[in-house]
Amino acid sequence: MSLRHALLGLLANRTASGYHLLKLFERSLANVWPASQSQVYGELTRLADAGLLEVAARGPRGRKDYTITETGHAELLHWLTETPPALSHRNDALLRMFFLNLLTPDQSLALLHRHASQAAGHHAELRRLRDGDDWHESGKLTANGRLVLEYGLRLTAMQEHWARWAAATIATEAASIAPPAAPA
Amino acid sequence: MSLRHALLGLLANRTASGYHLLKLFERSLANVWPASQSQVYGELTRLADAGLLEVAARGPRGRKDYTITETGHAELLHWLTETPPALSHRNDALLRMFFLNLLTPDQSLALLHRHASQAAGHHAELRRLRDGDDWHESGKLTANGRLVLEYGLRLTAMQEHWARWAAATIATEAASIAPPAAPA
DNA sequence: TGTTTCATGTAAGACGTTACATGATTGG
DNA sequence: CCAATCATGTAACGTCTTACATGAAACA
Repeated sequence: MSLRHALLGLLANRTASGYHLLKLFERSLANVWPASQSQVYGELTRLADAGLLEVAARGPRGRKDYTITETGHAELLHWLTETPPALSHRNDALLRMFFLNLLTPDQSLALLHRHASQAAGHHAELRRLRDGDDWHESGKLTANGRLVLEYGLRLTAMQEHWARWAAATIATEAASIAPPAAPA
Repeated sequence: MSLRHALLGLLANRTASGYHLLKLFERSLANVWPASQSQVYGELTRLADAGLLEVAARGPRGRKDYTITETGHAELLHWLTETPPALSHRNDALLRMFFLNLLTPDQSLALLHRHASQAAGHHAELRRLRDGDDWHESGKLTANGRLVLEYGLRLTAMQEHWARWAAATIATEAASIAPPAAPA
């Protein structure tokens, strides 16, 4: 149930409409906790019904500006400090690695190289984000964002290195079993 | 829809019952693609209905031994080689980091230290697994398992280092704003 | 004989994705 | 006036978790 807490967290820093929150999800939370439009609107309604949020104002196009209530803030802090983070690590790319034995060495190497370059691409993207201009939010949230960004940089670097290492490992194994046409 | 492919992959390497597959999930896939009992049995029925699996034999307690069909094998290879891995990276622990500004520096540091030691614990567990005895499966799958295990080792090491770095960063920032009682 | 392990199935509900549907406001 | 953006809501469907339910075989 972390979506609720993501919403509470964003609203603890600023008042916002569902639409605004949606944009925040796309911009800053996309890589950590993505959420779709229907999910955000639905959850906001539920949070308001539960008294964790309130509609503080109404704007132009039926816009609702939500603010966090005291109850909501208490729930948020409880989540942050008292509950252990659930580690749900479903990893599609890694799952495939379990079944590399079903492929030829060539196919395995292709898979790993693709994985490495995807990680490298993602890494470059994050670096652009870090060095880019989009850092005009209010100070403290940006500091946190920087921490998370650094995590992303380290993760993608690790992934690329690992994929290259795994490819080298497989290449060596394959060579020792089926040596090339013209060995030394 | 990766659960289907996880099951197909396991059954491409060996024939197994739902119960056996469940044990394989607990042992080897737990950290990459966890699946519950009801999920496994349900998906097996669906896969058999779709013609990707067959019940090759029946055992003692109503046991069904599944084997992969040619169609299933084709689907598995297609997934492995043709479809791009979906990167769904919902990360509860990291989500919390976005909201550290809502906590006192002390609370933030506590959170990060907990995160670091959890990562360290997980790392140690994986190392025990690597150096332990449980490697008596048929050769090739173990080779893949080793690759994945190495990924886990690198990931958990990265997580620990990152958490320590983040804690140091926050501690420095906090000190520069509110210096200790007895400064130099 | 009784407990553990093997073995499968179903049902309710939470969570997530995709698509459909509608309309107001702004800006060119 | 037309397009893009702002703004919200709902419906269908798929996936995942938790819990309930049942019984056979092994083993001590």
